[in-house]
Amino acid sequence: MKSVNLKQLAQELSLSVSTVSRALNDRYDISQATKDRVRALANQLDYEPNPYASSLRQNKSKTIGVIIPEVANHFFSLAINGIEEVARSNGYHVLIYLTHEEYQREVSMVRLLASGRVDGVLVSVANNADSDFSHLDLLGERNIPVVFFDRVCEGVAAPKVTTDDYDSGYRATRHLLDQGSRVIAHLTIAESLSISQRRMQGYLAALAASGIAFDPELLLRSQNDKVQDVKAIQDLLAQRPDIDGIFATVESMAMSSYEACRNLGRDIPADVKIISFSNLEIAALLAPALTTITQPAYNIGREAARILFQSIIKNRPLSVAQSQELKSELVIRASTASRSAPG
Amino acid sequence: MKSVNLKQLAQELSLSVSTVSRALNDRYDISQATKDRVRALANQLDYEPNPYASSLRQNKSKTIGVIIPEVANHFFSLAINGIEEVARSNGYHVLIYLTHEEYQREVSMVRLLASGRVDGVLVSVANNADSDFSHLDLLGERNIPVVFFDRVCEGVAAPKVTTDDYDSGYRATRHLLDQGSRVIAHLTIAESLSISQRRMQGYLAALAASGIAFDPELLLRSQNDKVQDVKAIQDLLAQRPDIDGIFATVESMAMSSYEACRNLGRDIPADVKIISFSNLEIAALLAPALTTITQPAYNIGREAARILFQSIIKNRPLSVAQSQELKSELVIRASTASRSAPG
DNA sequence: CTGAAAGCGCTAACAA
DNA sequence: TTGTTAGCGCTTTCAG
Repeated sequence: MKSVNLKQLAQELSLSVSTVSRALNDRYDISQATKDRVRALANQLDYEPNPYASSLRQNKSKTIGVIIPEVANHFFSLAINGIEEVARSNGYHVLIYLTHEEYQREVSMVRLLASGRVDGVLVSVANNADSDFSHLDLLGERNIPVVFFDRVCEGVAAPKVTTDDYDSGYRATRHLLDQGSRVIAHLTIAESLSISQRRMQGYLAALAASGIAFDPELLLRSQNDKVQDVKAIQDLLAQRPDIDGIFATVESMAMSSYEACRNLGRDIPADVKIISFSNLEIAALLAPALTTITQPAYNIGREAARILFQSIIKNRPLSVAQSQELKSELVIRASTASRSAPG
Repeated sequence: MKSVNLKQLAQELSLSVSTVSRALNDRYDISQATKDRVRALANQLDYEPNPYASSLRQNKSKTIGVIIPEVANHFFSLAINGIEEVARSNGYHVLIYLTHEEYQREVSMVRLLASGRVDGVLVSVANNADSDFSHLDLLGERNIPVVFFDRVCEGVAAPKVTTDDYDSGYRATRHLLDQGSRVIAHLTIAESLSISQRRMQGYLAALAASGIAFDPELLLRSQNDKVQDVKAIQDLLAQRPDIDGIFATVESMAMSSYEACRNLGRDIPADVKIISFSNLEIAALLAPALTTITQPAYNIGREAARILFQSIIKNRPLSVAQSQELKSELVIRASTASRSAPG
């Protein structure tokens, strides 16, 4: 059974197509009686308007696109929750695209979305982007509003929803120092990402404030591969047995650090204290419980979507000035305990 | 700058719209010279075809819909990974809908998709569905192929991708018994879900095989709320201090059990052994490491999507016979250790 | 090999 | 208050 269309409804009711259309859209110029008749039949026949016909006609899709590196990561899945919630309450649909941190995929996904398929785009960029973000300009040229969240692109003139990454980096490092760490490794993803840079600047500032010189040997970048990361961290810890603190700017590196420490027989927190950016709900159930900088992931998604919809609904261009910075939370647990480990 | 359309390309090239269309679609009846000319200009102007115009004309959307309870759950996010991968490689787009376990949302989402917005749907049903799945029949009536995964609906004639839930339930319970548990609580989500039923039947069969009578007091259903679940589990453990094993059919209940045990000062595994269905990567890093039944979540998503695309691409109806059952893996860790806890 | 023309289902002027 | 008509951008007969 093919689905019903307006023409069939019109025929059945001996009305014109446009009357039926307007009745269903609850326009003021249609009598209540007609509206009732039309809606009754539409319900009875399970009429659903063809969304592509309306999109074509009205030149809007009631759809937004979300481009993220991956979904199997608590930060992004919480953010999607927030995004989906806002989209749904606005009657919008959500197309999802996963770059798997591959720049080329990001480029082609953006191109796909520049076709009018979506009315707006939310992006958190891939970590090995070439720092060439010209693909994102295409959306601007086509007047498709874009909002960045978390992994933003400084070079593009669009609102950005981020967290207080510099402060968080500072506080995380400060916390390790307060707990007695002196040689603190910094584990990160692509240094090209502005959030990585800010977290690192916070780290550097906290070190400087304590009169500790920065040692570039203590820097380690994720390879986007669990096994390699564990190996790299082990190598680092073996080469530099004086390391007594680890600041991971991404959750996966903290988990890899746990494994590396276990493999090497290093005790957390006695030998090495660990703090990490993380949205793991069960950080408290780890052995030992992980001290985290927790980003308000759900709210980040929600705010980014809200800003986007302000533009979509009021048809107003977005400006960088609408950017928001939310606060992350430092949650202290056993992995950074100074003496005996509680919890 | 508005985006370019076929007409503008045609004008610029002094060709007809249809020629340009056919050139871009690489049809055999267009000369290579023309194709080259057309493609050069299209590239230069960043031409992207309006997807809604093609969808309307061809009556296909190059889009699939995915309806799941939530995304902040490792099982579902891995499944989405698999789905997205298959969709992308087929040139398809993925619309995502989260029910948050609410039946009414599921109903309205299915209705939305019955409009021709998608060429196929993948569903994992909400846990508090009324066992009334008539909303899903609408898709069948509209000839929109559906494949269920994991949380399937037995009543609907569509392929289903599941795991060996009965066996897994049996093995999980058997494992607890082997490790010395005798009074095993069974924590689950909605009993109306067929996967819950199968897991439970496995549990019952394993008990029976050991000559242990089933005690309905040991059954606990999740309230979809962390705080309430922890409370309920604590109450259960307090009321039945003889409980020495917990079989959680969902990850969240295992995490709640960890908290409940910690709150009550019960040692895992000395006092209570815990096993759970779970896709947590870091199960091994918990305190104690969690013994799991791990479902091949990525493959479930991939297989479900593959089956769906078989139907979409060949335009062939799906049959229940295309259902697949994949195997889950029992990963033994410290939470079910019989004496002193390793790892 | 290319062009003209119809039409997918819907909405929005404009008429009546 | 309702009907007529044109057209969104594309694909696809059918002619040439």
